[in-house]
Amino acid sequence: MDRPRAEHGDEPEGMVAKPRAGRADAQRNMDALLKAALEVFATSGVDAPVRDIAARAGVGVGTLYRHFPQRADLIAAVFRREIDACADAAAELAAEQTPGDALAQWMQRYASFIATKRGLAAALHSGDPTFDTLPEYFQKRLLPALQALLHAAADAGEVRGDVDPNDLLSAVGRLGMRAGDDGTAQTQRMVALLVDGLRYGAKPPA
Amino acid sequence: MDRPRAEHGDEPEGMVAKPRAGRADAQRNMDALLKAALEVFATSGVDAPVRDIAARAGVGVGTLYRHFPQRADLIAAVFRREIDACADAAAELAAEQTPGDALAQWMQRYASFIATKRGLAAALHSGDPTFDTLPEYFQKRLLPALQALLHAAADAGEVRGDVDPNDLLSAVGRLGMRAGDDGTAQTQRMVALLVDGLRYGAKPPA
DNA sequence: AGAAATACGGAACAATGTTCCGTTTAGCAA
DNA sequence: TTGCTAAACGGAACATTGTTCCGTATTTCT
Repeated sequence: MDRPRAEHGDEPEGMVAKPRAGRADAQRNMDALLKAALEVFATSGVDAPVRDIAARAGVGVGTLYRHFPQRADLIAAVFRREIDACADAAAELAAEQTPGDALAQWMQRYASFIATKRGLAAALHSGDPTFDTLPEYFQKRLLPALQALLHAAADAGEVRGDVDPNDLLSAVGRLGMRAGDDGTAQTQRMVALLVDGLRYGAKPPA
Repeated sequence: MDRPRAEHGDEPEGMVAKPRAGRADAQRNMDALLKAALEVFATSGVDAPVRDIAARAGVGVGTLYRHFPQRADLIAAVFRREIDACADAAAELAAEQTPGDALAQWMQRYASFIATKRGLAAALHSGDPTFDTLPEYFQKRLLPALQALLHAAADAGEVRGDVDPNDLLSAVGRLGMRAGDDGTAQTQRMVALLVDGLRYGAKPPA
């Protein structure tokens, strides 16, 4: 992986100070590309031609490839941004709801988040090595969030405690991948079924 | 469009209904293509170049396109064959197991069947209209099978009766789509969790 | 066997990801 | 401000892969 991105945050002061921070227009174009990509992906899915994204951002394809050496890098960057947003939502829910409700609601939210990402499934299963780090990122950001919710709910006795958070995260993510037309409603029902699976045996009948 | 249509489903036998072909070599090549495609897909996934499949079958790309006007048609044809096999397995299980076990085992079997289909998820989510008929076919062949199993299990009181077979079929299919390395084991656990969801509330503990 | 229809093979075409390189521009210094 | 240099830019050119076209070969029928 020859990622020429600034790996070092250290700036030796005394010597020749070179503008390693990057140029202003470069930063501007990078933001424009991410924004354009998000819009185009939402409209046409992640299979949208690179040229379309570059055009929408008002730059040439060369510029796009300067910032994202591979088409897949751009896709991954866009998704990472959104994953962060979803992870942050967990803490909010936990503060507002009972443990069980927070868990159930976050699972629904995560599933619906996935559902809006047309082509995410295809990307993940494409076999492209660039996407190999995406599930990892999903896990890194979302697993702690889910783990906290799950643990809290288990402690409250609302769900059982023998479920691996990894499994649950994967399961919800897959259920969220939309298929047909009534995708949303069906996804909700399927996730609800999974939640019932969590509740099964939580409180052993006396 | 000289595709010898054999629309009749009046073939109660398990073997693939062989379309009455005009010419012998055409039939031979068609079989060779399906066989080659199955092998190549298993090796390289459904993204394998068309030329590779044609080469392995020992024919030119023109021949391939004569039989399958679109690349997607070939993929769909290959999958249809396998779906049939999976559907047939339901009846077998029902004859050998208790209703609840038959249901649980078939769900596991279906999930693992999906897991072996590298790129199936990508194909289904590609947005290609040709694949739009695939979920339909999944449903047409597999839904009756699952419905019978589910109904029997519900009647036996082993699972609850308020679950839509469509939802369940979708859910298992998605859980089966492998992601990581330990895919198989994880999938089994996730499906098991779903089964517990089915059991939840089936027999209210006295 | 001869004719006609069918099927075949692969070159040519089109769409799209990626690279290359001459041109432009931001940031710095005198 | 003006000039310089490295960074960034744009888009044409290239590579890969799906698809079409058509001249040629093969099968089937009479």
